[in-house]
Amino acid sequence: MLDLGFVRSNLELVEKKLRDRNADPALLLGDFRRLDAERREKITQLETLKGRRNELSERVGALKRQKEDASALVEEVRGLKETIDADQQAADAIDTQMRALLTRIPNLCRDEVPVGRSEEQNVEVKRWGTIPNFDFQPKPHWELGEQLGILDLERAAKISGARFAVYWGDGARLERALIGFMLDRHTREHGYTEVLPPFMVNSKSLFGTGQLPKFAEDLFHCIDPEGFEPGQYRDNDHWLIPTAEVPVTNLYRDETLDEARLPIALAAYTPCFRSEAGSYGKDVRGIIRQHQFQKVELVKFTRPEESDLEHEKLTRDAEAILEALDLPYRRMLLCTGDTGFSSTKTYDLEVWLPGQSLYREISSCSNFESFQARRANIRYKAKGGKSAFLHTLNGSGLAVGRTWLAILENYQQADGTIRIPEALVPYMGGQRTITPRAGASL
RNA sequence: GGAGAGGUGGCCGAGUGGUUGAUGGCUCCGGUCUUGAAAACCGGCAUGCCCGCAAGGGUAUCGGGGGUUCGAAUCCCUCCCUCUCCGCCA
Repeated sequence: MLDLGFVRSNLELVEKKLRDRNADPALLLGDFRRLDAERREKITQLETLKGRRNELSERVGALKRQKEDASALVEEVRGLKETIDADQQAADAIDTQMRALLTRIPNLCRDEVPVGRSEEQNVEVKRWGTIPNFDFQPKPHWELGEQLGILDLERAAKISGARFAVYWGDGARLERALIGFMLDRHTREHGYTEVLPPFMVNSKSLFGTGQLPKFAEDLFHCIDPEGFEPGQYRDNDHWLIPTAEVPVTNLYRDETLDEARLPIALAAYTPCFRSEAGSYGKDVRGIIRQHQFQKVELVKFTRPEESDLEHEKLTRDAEAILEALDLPYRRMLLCTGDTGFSSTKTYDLEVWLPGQSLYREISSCSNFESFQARRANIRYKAKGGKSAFLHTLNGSGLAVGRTWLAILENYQQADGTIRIPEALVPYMGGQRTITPRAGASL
């Protein structure tokens, strides 16, 4: 959420930045100036009346204490009541309008973010690793996984539906090995503290990180007694998390952190649940796009002046995992049109998938600056200083399911077996190869 | 799920209708004192919004929402959360 005062005094800039994002300022901002003026006028009017009421009530109290007659004053205040009630309603209504307007405005991209309409305009910042050369036709992971008997999409469809996966044997172990490997790297070498949050959150949390109200249809939400009403955020309803970003960032919702504690760096493994509404027909083969996938997420809370540096470091921490696994990747700086709603600047890491001959997103690292902190009311305060909103950042470190399939495709051998990346061998109990599962006629 | 107790400012903790945004203590900040520190003493210390160039003023907030009243932290309704006991259960 942008600050109302900021929008008021930087309206032209906000409009320009929205156009950069392919958003329509007229649609998002409406007649902002008029709404803002009207809101302030209504509030001033209401508060003047309330001041009058408070003043008179105080005098009533004074008279009554002296056992004098106050009925004339009581009558006068009673007369104010109707006007105040009406003004209150009007002020509430217009304030709600303003809040709704502000909560639907996306964050503004930083100036160094390239202006562009779609992912076509994303800029490749760097490329790492050597694309493997195969003396045979490399296969996509869905063929490899099925032949090895470690990936079972058919039974997943039976027990849960499309876009789910069952992992068997070494497939399941590889997923678990990746989770352990990533968490160990981040906690032991990159300075993150591990957290294991709930996999369900309430709507207040989803508002805090920006998924609600705009992206409700992308989420799974549980059947609670009361449904979801945009604009009303409760602390007792339940939604499956689409990413650990939500529970972890909201850990500090409505808190003021001591500046000395910053930056705070947290790493969390969770499954992630996404409805994938609107992606029908997209990525239907394999496990690229699933309703449930596992992810290790990195989240940081920083002072405003250091968020930029921490963003670079966090992105490097994610890259370090790809490098440790020797998976070729490239780093993309997303253009304005492809940058997420809450982000000011996002790097995507894309891993090379030889089975499909393309780079595919495996991590997304964003700096939200104070956008989420303002929505979630997360502040920091220096000793003796004033409290202010801190900056939040996060990135995948990495998407486990996509790392799993990247390993299958990059480490496949002519006979269809999979070599285990060196760094992962200890996590696989010393095992160096994935061979067809014994008795795996599925 | 049943019964009971409770939710007050960074923390502890007073406060059952009238200058209570809220006594007091602690923490923290500034100052006096001191060679320095501690102690002691003095002062300061919530947030949002509105008016204002500013100084400052107003308004709202005592878990959330609603109600009663001229006036609510205090009374009523409702929801949420925490704790204790019982039941059920991984």
